[in-house]
Amino acid sequence: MAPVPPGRLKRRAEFLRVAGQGRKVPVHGLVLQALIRDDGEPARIGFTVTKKVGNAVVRNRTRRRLKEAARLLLRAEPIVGADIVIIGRDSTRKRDFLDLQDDLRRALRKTGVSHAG
RNA sequence: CCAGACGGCCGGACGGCCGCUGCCUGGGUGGUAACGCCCUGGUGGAGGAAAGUCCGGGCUCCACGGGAAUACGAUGCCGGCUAACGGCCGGCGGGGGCGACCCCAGGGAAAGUGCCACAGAAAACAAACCGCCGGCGCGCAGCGAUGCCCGCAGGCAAGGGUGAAACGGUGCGGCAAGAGCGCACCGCGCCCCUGGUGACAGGGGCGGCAGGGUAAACCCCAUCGGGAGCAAGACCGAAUAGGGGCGGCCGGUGGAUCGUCGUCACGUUCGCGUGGGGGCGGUGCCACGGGGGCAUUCCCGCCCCGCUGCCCGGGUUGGUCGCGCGAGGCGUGCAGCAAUGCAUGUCCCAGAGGAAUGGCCGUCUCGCGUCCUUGAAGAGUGAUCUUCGCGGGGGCGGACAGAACCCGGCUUACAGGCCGUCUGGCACC
RNA sequence: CGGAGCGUAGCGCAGUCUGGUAGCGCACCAGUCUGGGGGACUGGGGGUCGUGGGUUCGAAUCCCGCCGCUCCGA
Repeated sequence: MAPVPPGRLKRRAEFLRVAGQGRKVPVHGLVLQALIRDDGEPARIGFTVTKKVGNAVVRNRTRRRLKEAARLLLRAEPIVGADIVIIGRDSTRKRDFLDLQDDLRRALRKTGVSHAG
């Protein structure tokens, strides 16, 4: 069975639900919010980069690095039954990419999400 | 060579691995539906400002019979360009710079109103603080000429002083002192001539000077302006709830209402109209009864108020269109000082939607900045110290900034660099 | 996308329309009253008026361009 790619969180209500009911784990390069659904369905992921981080160019670059890190990590180690929100911060842009991936892996482990298979 | 002015342009290059998205081609597949999804191959994929959202348009919807006026807002030397503009080009006038050039909201102050603090006598129909001048009267000094003090009624506005600004400026004459009182030049106003499409410029004549500034104060004049914005707007539209129409079934009482048939009163154009009360019938509008549900029975409590079949429209989540051939880019020629226009050839060149155009790495480039190292230079007898103009090597940095319907401008931000024209200075021939 | 407003002393606000002197409260400093503190009274210091131009004799004020912040509507 091929690994199902994660879906996306898009609506404001979904973000608020994860922020209100999920766990929050800050690490060096990012802040992770996760809500365990425990239903076996594929994970859904959303990204937040606020205006405080910088102008549009900086925000775009921050979000793209987070997207790429999440894509590579979830392709290698897929997770199920969770809604995940990744929040970019000022250090996300300058963090070494391998370290950033490591940050994300550590944060996911702390939230206790379950891997597929 | 140094310093500077103006105009135009670029905004790192190449490659590897893994991805995103539009279109085309071929194959597979999902959903009740509107519509999608997956895979192979090919191909396209941010900017000069995409930014700020300050103007002008296209496009779409709304409003509107035409015109004029008023109000409000914007613009404001002249001519041209443009779809249009508050934009651009070329001129004029004023200001700045040795110069190349740069800057200017630059109509009207003899239509009216307001304001001009402080200072100053006076801040706008003029007036007179100190002052200048002669006359008259009294006094003092002197032999006298005359001078001085005080007072009175006058003449004057040159000088002093205040101010950002004081009712033309400079000079000569003139006068008791003065004054456009007279003259010359400058300024100003009016008229005429010449050149120019025009702003305006040049010349001549007349006037003795009238009219301080402020309109980015109110205002006057001229010109322009309907409003909203792609979340405009159009189409499709599952499920649930709700709305409307038609038909079938059940339905006890009262009220309400509708239809119909008598009756009474009043009015009458004798057709009838208005009002009161009554009989019959219809209606799930209201109340009660009643019915149904909460496993069943009784009591209590709570909830629901027609059931069912077919059809119709509105509309939420959502989906599709609008949405990429255009005031289009590039090249050439012609007209024009130019903005720009015309002709012709050629090209098709981003279309996302929690929002694609990327992530990571390598090589090269850089004449820029910074740091290290080596060399170098200088100081010292020396250990060593100082410096970075020059040579070699290495590390880090390398701007401003991300399309959101499209186009023309404006404004603002920007590392570094390239090209062209021109100005001033120095040196050499 | 459209609209409105704000920026003045460390803080909160006047002054802007109608241009000439920047003021009020709290806070701060000094003195007096008190044995000391608190408190009261008296006196005092402190402001590129967000920023860059322009108009004017003169700008916090009028006009234009930027910067930052807040709010409202779709």
